[in-house]
Amino acid sequence: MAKIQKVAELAGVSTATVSRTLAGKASVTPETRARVEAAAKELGYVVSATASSLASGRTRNVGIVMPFLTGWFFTRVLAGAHATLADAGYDLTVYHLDMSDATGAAERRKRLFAEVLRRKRVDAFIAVSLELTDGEIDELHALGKPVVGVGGEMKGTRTISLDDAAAMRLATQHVISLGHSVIAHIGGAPELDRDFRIGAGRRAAYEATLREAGLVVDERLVSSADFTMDGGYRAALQLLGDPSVAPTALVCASDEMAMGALLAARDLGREVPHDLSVVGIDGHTLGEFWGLTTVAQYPEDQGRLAAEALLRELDGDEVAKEHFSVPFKLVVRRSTRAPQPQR
Amino acid sequence: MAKIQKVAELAGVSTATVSRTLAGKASVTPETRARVEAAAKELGYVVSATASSLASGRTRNVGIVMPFLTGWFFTRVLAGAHATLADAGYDLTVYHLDMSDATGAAERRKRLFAEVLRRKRVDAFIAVSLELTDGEIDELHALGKPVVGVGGEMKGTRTISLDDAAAMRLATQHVISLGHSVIAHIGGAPELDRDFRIGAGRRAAYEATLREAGLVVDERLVSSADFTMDGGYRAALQLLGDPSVAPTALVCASDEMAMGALLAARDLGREVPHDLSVVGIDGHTLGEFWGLTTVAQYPEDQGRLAAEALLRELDGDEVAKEHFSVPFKLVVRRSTRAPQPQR
DNA sequence: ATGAAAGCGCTAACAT
DNA sequence: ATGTTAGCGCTTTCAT
Repeated sequence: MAKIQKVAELAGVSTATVSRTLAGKASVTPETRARVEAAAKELGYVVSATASSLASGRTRNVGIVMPFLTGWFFTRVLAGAHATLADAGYDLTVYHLDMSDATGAAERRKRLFAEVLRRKRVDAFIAVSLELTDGEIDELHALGKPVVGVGGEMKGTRTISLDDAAAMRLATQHVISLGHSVIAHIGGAPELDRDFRIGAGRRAAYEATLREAGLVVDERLVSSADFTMDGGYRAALQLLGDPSVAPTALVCASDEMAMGALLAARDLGREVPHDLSVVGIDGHTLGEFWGLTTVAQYPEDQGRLAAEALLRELDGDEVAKEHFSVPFKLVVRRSTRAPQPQR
Repeated sequence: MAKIQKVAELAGVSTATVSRTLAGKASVTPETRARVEAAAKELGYVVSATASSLASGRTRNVGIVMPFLTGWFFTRVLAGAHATLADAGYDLTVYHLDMSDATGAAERRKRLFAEVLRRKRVDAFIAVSLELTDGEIDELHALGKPVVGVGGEMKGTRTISLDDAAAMRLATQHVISLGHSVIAHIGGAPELDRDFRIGAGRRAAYEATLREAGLVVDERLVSSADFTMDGGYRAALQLLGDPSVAPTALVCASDEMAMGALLAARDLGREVPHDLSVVGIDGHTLGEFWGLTTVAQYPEDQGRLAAEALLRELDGDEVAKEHFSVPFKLVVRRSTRAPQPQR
């Protein structure tokens, strides 16, 4: 492994000049630059990240802290952030904030803040859908490094996320505008609300939108699940099986639950969209396959935006510590249409 | 940010002793250890990863190189590796080996090997389902760091993966033992074989198993797709729609394709398992929901095993540079049963 | 524009 | 068992 000294000798300059050249600093003559680059190339020299970090105080590495390492939303945020960072020459180190109640989860969580995140391995953090205590938020900020959140707001932190209420409002208005008036809802169960109180926010928006349209909110039309397909299936079975109500439309707080609902409808002999319109939120990859109408959000873009904000802040730009609402879009497919005369 | 010197002063020892103590070295008296730990705690001292790395030559960080950052298999391998590494006090840095043909993919790929992986940010690598050229494998080994592969073999490298042939054999034998004799197959399309030639291997095993059982291999019973649900759906539509063949069982090279096939069967009015038995490979999380019989593999465990092997090698243990086949298991659910007299 | 040299904060011989 | 000290490989003033 060639070191900077070798390159300097071969190029006939000092190590300082090599350092400047490879760091892309301006104050190097084109001729010197060429010689240095040639020498570096010939020796196959690549700067040592550790030595550079120690000397400069910058690691060129970003940490991403996530409550789940799998899952549609999380993996896409990761991919988006990675793409942007990689293009900027940054690496991405993953930290799992264990929010389960598995053995040792609480201790692992404490250690993450007390030790792991403090070892100066990264220049900045991306926090994805983290439900942190005030103490933890303070610990995060006490690291003295830029932090940007994705998915859900965090006080004192720049955050980037979907406006849940607006998205749900759009989904609900869509079926209302189609002429539906008996509209059911599958939301996130509060106790299973891993995803940042998203369930509660979306449900409230559903109810508010109905009221604004002069429709009544009926408890029997509302159910909740855990954001999974399986959960959506069960909840829909309950909702659609109840003979005392007859919804013609179903608004789900996530696409995965909506897909489960699609299956439940089939199993109950209800044809979508003839007998029932279904709309979800997310823009899940599989939605196309299911012909699911949805309010799409773009988690990959959210990851990108977070990384860009971080990069700007690391470049010394002031970044507003406020919330930024990401774009979302109604994608109409085959699962929704105007209510049909029943057969 | 307290440094080691402060801790040494507070504890009344040298920095060397502080270093030894916090590194968990044996040669420290319990009393000294206690004093040092108390001092470190009081000052909120955590070693600087960069300084420690530069001085010791060890980063306590592992790199994981993956062709996809999303996807059922990949994210689980990541999660498993992360869990094991985190418990050992290691961090995990993610590198995306872009194998797509998007703009700049080829160049990004070249740079990954030429620069990114060479900056000494990690002590070792986990390579997940990587189809590398011989040159790239050499570049990887030239880094002089332990490498272990997951999913697919890599010459000269310790690898951990499913025995695709054995898994497919088991799936096929399962339906044969149930009494099926007209057995269709949806494999991975060779040109879409992102997953390490898995498609070809599994298909060959399907055919061999049929022959061993004295059954004929019929081209018309074989189709292929891209390992997705959508692809499985389309392929199954073709297979089941062809009036010249009448398979009573369908063996798929992945669970996602099998789920697509389940939907296709429904749409064609074929009841599973009465009219058609379906079995997949993977043990996908959604399989339970679909009642899908499958040969389950455990990618999270594979990630764990890879990390453990790496950790052992970093501890100086010799690790055999050979292939290790991971366990798999037939999980029988509602999608398979003996062929029924047709209605 | 370039060079000399002083660290960055820690670890690991080596010495005791 | 503990202390002394020389680096680890760079970056960055400060000179020139």
